[in-house]
Amino acid sequence: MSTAEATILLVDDHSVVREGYRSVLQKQPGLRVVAEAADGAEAYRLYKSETPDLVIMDLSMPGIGGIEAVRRIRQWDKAARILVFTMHENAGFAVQAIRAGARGYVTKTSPPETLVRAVKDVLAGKIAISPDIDHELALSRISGESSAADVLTPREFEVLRLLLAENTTEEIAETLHVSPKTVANLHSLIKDKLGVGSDIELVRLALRQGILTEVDLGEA
Amino acid sequence: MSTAEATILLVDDHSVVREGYRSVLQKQPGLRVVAEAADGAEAYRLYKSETPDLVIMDLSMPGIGGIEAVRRIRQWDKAARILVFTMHENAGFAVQAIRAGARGYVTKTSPPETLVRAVKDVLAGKIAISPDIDHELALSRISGESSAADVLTPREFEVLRLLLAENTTEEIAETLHVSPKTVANLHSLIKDKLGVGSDIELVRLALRQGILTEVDLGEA
DNA sequence: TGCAACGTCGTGAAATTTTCCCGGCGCTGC
DNA sequence: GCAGCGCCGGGAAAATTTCACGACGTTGCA
Repeated sequence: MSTAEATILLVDDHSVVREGYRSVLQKQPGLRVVAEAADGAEAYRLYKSETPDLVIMDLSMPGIGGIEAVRRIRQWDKAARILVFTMHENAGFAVQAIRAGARGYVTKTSPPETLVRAVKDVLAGKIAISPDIDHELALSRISGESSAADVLTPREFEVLRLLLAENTTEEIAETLHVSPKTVANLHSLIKDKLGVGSDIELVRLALRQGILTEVDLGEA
Repeated sequence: MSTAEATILLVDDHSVVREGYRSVLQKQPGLRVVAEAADGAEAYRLYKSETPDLVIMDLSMPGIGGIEAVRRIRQWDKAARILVFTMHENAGFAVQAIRAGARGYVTKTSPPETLVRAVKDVLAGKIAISPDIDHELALSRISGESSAADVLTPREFEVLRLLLAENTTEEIAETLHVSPKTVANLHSLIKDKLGVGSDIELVRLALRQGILTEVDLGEA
């Protein structure tokens, strides 16, 4: 931030979407996209080599997801500024992302101005949340319903996400670089915290809460 | 197609994503984006007023989805050329889209060149499918996902339904007047027959095949 | 008619997973 | 400093899943 231009790292697994970010951001003076990543691991690597002023990060990506990538980057650089930009209009995801260390959460349905506004806010040190998510959060606060995102720690939420994505315990263990035993323990703990007795109930609860969307069922 | 430039209608509910399409397509001579829509209904209206040479359409959108929009447009103009461009890397969606009248199906993970290639192919009258979906289709053709209703015996199917309804093994055993052991055996056999390794996969497969509908999720 | 194939039900035992309890580590807040 | 919590995993008991096997009735067909 000491230079005239703020450097930005884009993270999204859809190249045409990255093209969209680029196009919008390039119209803004003082912003420069210096790197792009297509998954969380690459994002982490590039962050370390480029140390950009800002990361714009999608959440649903192959391998380690966006939440985990946020966590890792923030672990490496506690001052990292990360703006999550995603299709999920779900308060739970927003809560998780912010808890993991993101400084902003904007949905892809937002107009370009909202993204630009959020980018500037985060660069200025503020926390940026798009209006629709603000509203979602307000609603969930009113209804007082405790969601998965509420009771689960970021790590637990990440494991839940991977479980729902049809990964085996071993695959998740490898993805997260922990022992399968830890994943099994977390799996059990998650079910306990959410008050479900079986994986079937777990999936249904996730569907109800929008953690797993039914259109997401494809990727086998 | 009689003019020098081919006119294009973009349909996607994420404005920044539309910006991405635009950016990629503008680099191609002979293509011109003449309109944008953010949902299926708007796409239908705009198609009728603009009658573009090509529609590039997302699938997951608010209101009437992409498939339905394809159907309506094709109903109004049987010669309409529609290229589906979506995040869903799922053979089922592709089949649905093509059956509805789309002339192409490209995933958003594809590089820009693939999109451009597909646009030109569809404009030239060909059917364009991105390689990853080709592969998915081939796989489903080779070791096609067994349809539950097909390979399961009536008893097995009944147990599956009860399992999906969040019953415990003991409850099902009592309902069916058999030993819990039998239910457990059937549960295992069902997973084996359907080729899934976990209950999570089982639920997802059931959702894909419509055995469990999400309206069923309401009860708490 | 006989008998092969299959669906249904169940047992027992092995293999695996789930669950619970434990300790250690590092960070945060008071 | 110390309590609390998130995170990581070992150990062992408990539960489940899976496999092998057999019994019984029905169906279909040669």
